[in-house]
Order: sequence, then structure tokens, then C-alpha cells
Amino acid sequence: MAKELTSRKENYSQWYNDLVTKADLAENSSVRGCMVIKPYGYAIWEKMRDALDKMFKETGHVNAYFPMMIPKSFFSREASHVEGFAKECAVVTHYRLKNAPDGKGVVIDPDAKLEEELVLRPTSETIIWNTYKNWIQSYRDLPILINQWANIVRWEMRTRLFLRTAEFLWQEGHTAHATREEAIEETYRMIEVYARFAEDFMAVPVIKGKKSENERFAGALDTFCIEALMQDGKALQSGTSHFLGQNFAKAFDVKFLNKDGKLDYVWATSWGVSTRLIGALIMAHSDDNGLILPPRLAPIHVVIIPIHKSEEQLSAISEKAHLIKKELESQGLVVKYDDSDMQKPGWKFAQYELKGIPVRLAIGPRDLENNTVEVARRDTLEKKIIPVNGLASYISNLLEDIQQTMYNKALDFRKKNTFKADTWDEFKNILETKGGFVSAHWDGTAETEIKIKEETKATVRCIPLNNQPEEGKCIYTGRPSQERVLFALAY
RNA sequence: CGGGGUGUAGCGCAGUUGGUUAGCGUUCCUGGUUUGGGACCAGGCGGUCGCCGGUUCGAGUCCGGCCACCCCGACCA
Repeated sequence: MAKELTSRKENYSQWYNDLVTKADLAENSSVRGCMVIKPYGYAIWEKMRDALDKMFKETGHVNAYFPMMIPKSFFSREASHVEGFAKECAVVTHYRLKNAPDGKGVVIDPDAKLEEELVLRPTSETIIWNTYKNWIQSYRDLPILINQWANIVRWEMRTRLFLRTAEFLWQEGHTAHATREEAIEETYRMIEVYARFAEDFMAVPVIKGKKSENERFAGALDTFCIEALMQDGKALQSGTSHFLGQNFAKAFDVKFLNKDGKLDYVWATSWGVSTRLIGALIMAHSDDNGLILPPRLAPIHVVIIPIHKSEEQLSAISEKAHLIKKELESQGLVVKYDDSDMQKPGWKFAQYELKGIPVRLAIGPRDLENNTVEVARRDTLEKKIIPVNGLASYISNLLEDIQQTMYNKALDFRKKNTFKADTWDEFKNILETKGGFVSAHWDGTAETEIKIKEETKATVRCIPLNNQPEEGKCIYTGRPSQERVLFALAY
């Protein structure tokens, strides 16, 4: 119906772009590669942020804030970290503008050159570990369990709204521990938190796994991730948790006195999810009519639309609608009653479907007579006439059902699009014809992964955490392998 | 940074070998009729044709330069 939306079949990425802009989530800004997150898109982010923040607090973390600008020299401390980010750093070199000599506009004041350039954070490990150094002296100061909600700048070549932009919002947790075991435990704990969030709130099933050497975070010993499958068969990395070992402690000389009175370097983790999750949410669930939002992240749960001919009818309907609204709100739901006379009901139906509001109620003269409402659920587009009596409990059950149905549908999709490949031909064939996750043996070397990537564009998304050991041969080199890993084309 | 493409009203586009006052759809505004799946009629607002220069009696149109954006690659959450 949505006459303005490109269909997924016709052009998946155009569909995505159309959807993001037409559902009013975000738009491109006048700064190349940077997006404006519009109120509706930001409302979804706020829901995500609130849920995650609560989960972080429940696992013992506190929030803090570190500066956006980081002295350039900090980046040269940890070698692999620099290498990972050097190519995408924006650098502040001056601190003053002045009027142009010709009177047209302003120019950079050459006299205001910074002694040391500042880098807009692509991530905050360096500034944070430079700070932690001053906070940590003994094991009694540990652990430090801090999270920050912040913006990040990474100068990307090609950008797409939410999926990859030059600036984006995220949270980054940075923890410091006395022992290796404790840090590793924290790394696992947080990947679990992310997986739980993705599945319980976003209704997106994810594979928890470990990254290959190629895909690992620059500066980490191990990177764990959650990977989700999108409707076009491509994987999207949706969250990462890194075990940083003592790399940053060594780079920033952060030592503590342990119980035995000996100096040791501190163990670290970092973990993050970003506004990219909104991209995952869109691509996992939505259809050709528009967004489909899981109730637990929908900014508005229920929209009520009156259908009337006369003013008298409208006021009678409004009266009933307000009662229903109040009752639903008392159950903690966010309800919008759209009695605006600007658009016809049909237009509103299409509009709220585009915006992905989980439940729509329509009330017309017939309903008034019968004391009913028409209930439409967004995920299946099913419509039912329901008595007003007991409506509130019906709706709250319905929202639960929608949440669950969406998850099941996404899980089913992933199952149907996860394949095993045992030969190189099979492997290539699946990637070319079907997409999805391909479970295959791999010899574990970076060289082989790179070769496979060159020939198929697919990468090792992760080595699943719940993997069963299995003797096999690498799909590419034939060398022995102990377990299957997941390959996919990725965003 | 390579290859391709596009810049004309808020959005989507047309504009012929150079020729009057630059047009169509949509959105928007006004009034009226409508309202159970994207209504209709009438009237109206809205433009430095990406920018700079050149050719010409005359440039959206031809020439030169620049800029921006999009798509495909390399790079990445």
C-alpha cells in the first residue's frame, strides 16, 4: 500500500533508505556523513538507552563522562590501537576564527594553532586509561566499572543512516580489574547483557561469538560480539565486548599494588553498542508497509483513530476514545489519539503503519453502537472487532503476543537462512544464491580468512560461544579444523 | 582515492538545433464538499535553473573551470 516506499524485493537498500527518511527517523545533514536523528528516531534510541542503562546499573556499573577531544599523542601509546583508528580520525588543529581580510566570512586564525592537536574520539580507551592511572593505586581501588553515553566520530568513506555515519551515538563501558579472570568474566557478562537486550527488547535473535583475529578490535586480546541476521541475508554486528588484557594498562602505565604487596598491571575490558542498533531493528523486522516496532521499544504503543461523518459523531467517539486512552495509560502504555481533521482515516492508517506503531484502534459509528473497537496489529496486519469491556487486558496481552511473535518470526527466518557447507563449491553457492549464515570449517588463520573474503566477500562473523567441537577440514585449504565458524556477508 | 551518474520550486521530474514571462506532478496555503484503507472541486503561494567565468543581440540550453551529492569498488561498528 505504501505508495512511496520502495519494496524490499525491488531494492533492499533503497527500501531501507526510504524507510528511515519517510518514517521520520533520521535524515542526512548538511555535514557529509553525519545524520540528524529526528524526534521519532531519537525516541526509539531513548527507549533503548533507558533499557540498557538499567541493565548496566543492575550489573554494578555507574555512568561518567570523559572529554570528546583527546590529545593526539595518546593515540601513539598502543600500537595496534593507533593502526586500527588512524585512518578515520578527525583532528582539531586550531582554536580560533577571525574575520576574513576581504570581509567575506571567517577564516581560521593562523596564530591560534594548537601546541598539540586534539583528536575527536573514535573511541575513548586512551583518554580513559590516561585518567584511570590517577585513580588506581591498590587492589582496593578496583574494580572500576564505568559506562559513558557519548558521541563518537569516525571519518567513514561511505555512510548510511544509522548503519554507518561519521558521527554516531553510543555507550562505551570501560572497566578495570585486578585479575585476568575477573576481566574475562566481565567481558562475557556484558556480551550476555547485549544478547539479552537484543532478544528481549528488540525481538532480534543474535548469535554470541568470538571474533577472528581479522575482525578483532584494535588493541584487544579478544573481542566478543552479537551478530544478527537481516532480512536480506546479511549479518549485522550489533554489539561488541572486548577483553583488553593489560594492553592499555601497559600503554598508560596503570599499575596497582595487589594483596601480596606486588605491583601489577590492571586488567581491562570495554564494550559498546550504538545507534546502529536502530538499523538492526529496522532491517530485522520491517516490511513493505513500513516500520514494525517491537512493543518494548515502540515510543507509542497504541494509536486510536476516530471514524466519523458528523461533528456529533466525532464528539461521541472522542469521549469513548479518551476513556479507552486513560484506561490503557493506567497500564503504563503510551497511547495517541489522533482526532486531527487534516487527514482521512485511510491516510492515517497508512501513516501509522509506516511508523510501526504496534497496535491501532479504530472507532466508528458502528463500534459506538455495538460498544466495540477495531483492533489492528502491525506485525501481522490482522484486524479484529473487540468489545470495549476488557479491552485493556486484551491489549496488554496482544502487545506481549506481538513482541513474542516478532521474535519467533525473526528466529525462524534465521533458522531457515543458516546453512552448513562442507565443500568450497557448496560454500560459494550458498553465498551467491541464498545468503544468510554459513556454518563451515576454517583452519583458523588470518590468511585463509582474507582469501575467502577476497573471493566471496564473506567474512568470519564469529566463532559461536556455544559451539560443539567437531572434527573437519577447512573449506578453503582442507587443513584440519576442530569446529565450525559462522561466515556471512556483513554490513 | 579509482569508475559511473546527477545538480531546475519543500520533494520527484520535463525542458527539442540557444529564442518571449521556465513548466508538469506532488507537497503546502485558502474556501467548500467529504471521512470504516493513502478523498474531490476551485483558487493561490512557491525559482539567483549548483557556483564562477566565457561565447552570443540573447544561455536552464553551448564552452572552460570549480563545488556538492548519489551509486559501484578499496576501508569500517
